[in-house]
Amino acid sequence: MTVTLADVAARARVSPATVSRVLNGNYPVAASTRDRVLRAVDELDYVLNGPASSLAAATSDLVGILVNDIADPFFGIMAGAAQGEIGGPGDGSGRGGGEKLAVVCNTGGSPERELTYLTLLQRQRAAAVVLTGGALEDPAHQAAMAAKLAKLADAGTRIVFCGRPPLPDTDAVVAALAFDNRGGGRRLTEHLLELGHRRIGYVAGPLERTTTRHRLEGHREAMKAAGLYADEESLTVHGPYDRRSGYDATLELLRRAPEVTAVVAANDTVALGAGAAVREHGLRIPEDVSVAGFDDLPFSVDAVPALTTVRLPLFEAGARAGRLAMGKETPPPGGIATIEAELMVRGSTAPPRG
Amino acid sequence: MTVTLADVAARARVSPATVSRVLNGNYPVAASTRDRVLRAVDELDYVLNGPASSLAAATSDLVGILVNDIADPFFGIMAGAAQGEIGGPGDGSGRGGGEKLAVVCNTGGSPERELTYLTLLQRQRAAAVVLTGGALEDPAHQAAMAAKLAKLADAGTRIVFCGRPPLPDTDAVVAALAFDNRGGGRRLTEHLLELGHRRIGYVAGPLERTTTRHRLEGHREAMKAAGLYADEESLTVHGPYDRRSGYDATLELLRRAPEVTAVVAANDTVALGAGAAVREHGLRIPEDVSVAGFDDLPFSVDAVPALTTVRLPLFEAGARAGRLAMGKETPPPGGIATIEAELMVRGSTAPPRG
DNA sequence: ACAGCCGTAGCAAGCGCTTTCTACGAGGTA
DNA sequence: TACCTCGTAGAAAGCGCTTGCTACGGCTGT
Repeated sequence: MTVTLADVAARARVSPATVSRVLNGNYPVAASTRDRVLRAVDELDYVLNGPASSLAAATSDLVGILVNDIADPFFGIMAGAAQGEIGGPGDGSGRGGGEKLAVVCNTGGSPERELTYLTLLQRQRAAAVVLTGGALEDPAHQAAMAAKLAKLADAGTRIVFCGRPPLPDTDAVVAALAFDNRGGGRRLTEHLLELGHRRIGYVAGPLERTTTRHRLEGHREAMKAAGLYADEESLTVHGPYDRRSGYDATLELLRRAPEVTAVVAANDTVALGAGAAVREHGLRIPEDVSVAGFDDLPFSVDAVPALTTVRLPLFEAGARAGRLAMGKETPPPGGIATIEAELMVRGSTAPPRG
Repeated sequence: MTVTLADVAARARVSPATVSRVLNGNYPVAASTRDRVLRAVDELDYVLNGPASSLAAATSDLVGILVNDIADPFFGIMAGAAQGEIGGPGDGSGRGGGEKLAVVCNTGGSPERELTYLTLLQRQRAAAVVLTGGALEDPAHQAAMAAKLAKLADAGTRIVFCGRPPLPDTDAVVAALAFDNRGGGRRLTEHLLELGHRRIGYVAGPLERTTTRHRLEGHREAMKAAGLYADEESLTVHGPYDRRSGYDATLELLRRAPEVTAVVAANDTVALGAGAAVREHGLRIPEDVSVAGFDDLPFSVDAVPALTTVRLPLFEAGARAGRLAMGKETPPPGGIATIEAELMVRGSTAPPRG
């Protein structure tokens, strides 16, 4: 049937132990012996039995990357960057060193699925887990997550957050890279205020998500600082982080408050839908209404007009998370790093009419 | 340390064998016994040891989904849909039935990484593998892939292609869902020809990819049918499937052949870059130059003007691939199904000037 | 020249689960 | 009443690998 370690050992005329040591390279083996083993491996086309290996060694080379929405480039970029750092030495090398299996798991934003995936990864004795994107703020879920992560960490799994605020009271997490969503949101709204806008609509993300809350808080901080704290509620509409939601919410917003001169969207994808709604309403961007997004996804610069947004270094953050997960980089002091967000002013924002 | 099956067995006052059978639900166990076991599992917070289980059972619940570029929604949508069908029953259910670990692996379009991932999945004795997107046409790589897939299939792994043409001489693949890229490409160009365009630039994808070739062949079929077979080469520029490449290639194209009245892009992302280049060149879309894409990604309808493109049912195809991988759906006759592409005419194409 | 080392390789005991085969009591049947 | 069958549970043999420990030459040091 399938080729086993013993078969390779027989062919190379050594013991199984020696073959194992050659393959793992964690024990001195004479060069001539090594060659003989390697040749046998090639000739027999041997592939290590992962489960057996993981069982005996009590560790596996699986690394899980959890994302909220795999169809969203926001997550795809981070996941791809992380995977690049984890999946073996560069490319091609093949046999040899730290060939980890970096895999991404799509929770679809569902807390149950998030926990399910963590359990599944725990089953597999994953070497590390990277959690990307904002967290749900439901206390029950947070407690369940903390417990699950503690158990994972206990079993030796390295846990890294990427674009997610640190969990309180947990040292299970090796490192947390948090985006400065609040600061970015504040600067974006400040930019709009400087242009002269006073009535600013906000198409927010789903409730109970840290990302949503932080961006919104940044916006309100800026508004408050400008003495514009009234009407906050009526100019905010919540919805999922997708194009459709941006469209619907903006239509609703324009109906409810026709006097708005600017619309800030929860992210670039939402901003795209918002822009469509604005135009469909017979208004021009940015002459009649300014539109702004968040994230600076690749398509945002090609929107017409180009989207003013807040740039998040997604690739860099993902890569760093990958390195942290692999233990290739020392964690930031306190295990927490804040990643700056940069305002990108482009054509979709301009001073209001009049 | 960690809780084992034996611990649960002791607590439930049964043998390990019984606990295993309760957990797998593949053997009659008295209801009262089952309850006792389940309670013990809960109380001890037991999590099955995946490697041990896979080793003993000679199968695992890992399902791999290979994608060329995880940051591209084209793949994200398919992968997400497939993962949705594979990752357990709906959501939440938790304990019990077919909880598979559906994971996506990002090859970045590199043939080496593609093979590496397959080896890694083979190591893990994956239950199934879904390969998405076009294949590389390099004969050496194709042979290597065929050999690897045969070995995987031999070991009991179900293999499904999604958006990839079937491999010749291989029955390792359970089912191949191929997009009708050629037909879609042909209809798109026919649409342009009907509008009156005669000089049509083509910003193609990377060479040696089936997707690239098929779309281009469809385009040329249409051109040829209209008696426009000259200049094919000079009006075609190749590049990667990304925004930047579309931008650069289009600039090059406009320089080389200023008389073109339409630009067809390899896909929507490339079309976005192409559109930017056209505008930067001082030309209007669609008045001066028509622009068209392929795939109909979510953002395409929000482009300004809305992008004429070819719709591929990515979500449906991904979901179907997931079901086929799980054996929840019977493969199409011959293991091959062609998935239709639908022309979506929108604002970015119009008759040429004059 | 002999003890002690170092460099290599083998032995064998698991790792935690699955599964075949066996065991045993309770009903059903003759 | 004796025999079978059915339903349920346990015993135990691995699954293929890793690794602590032991073994065995050839060198070095005195």
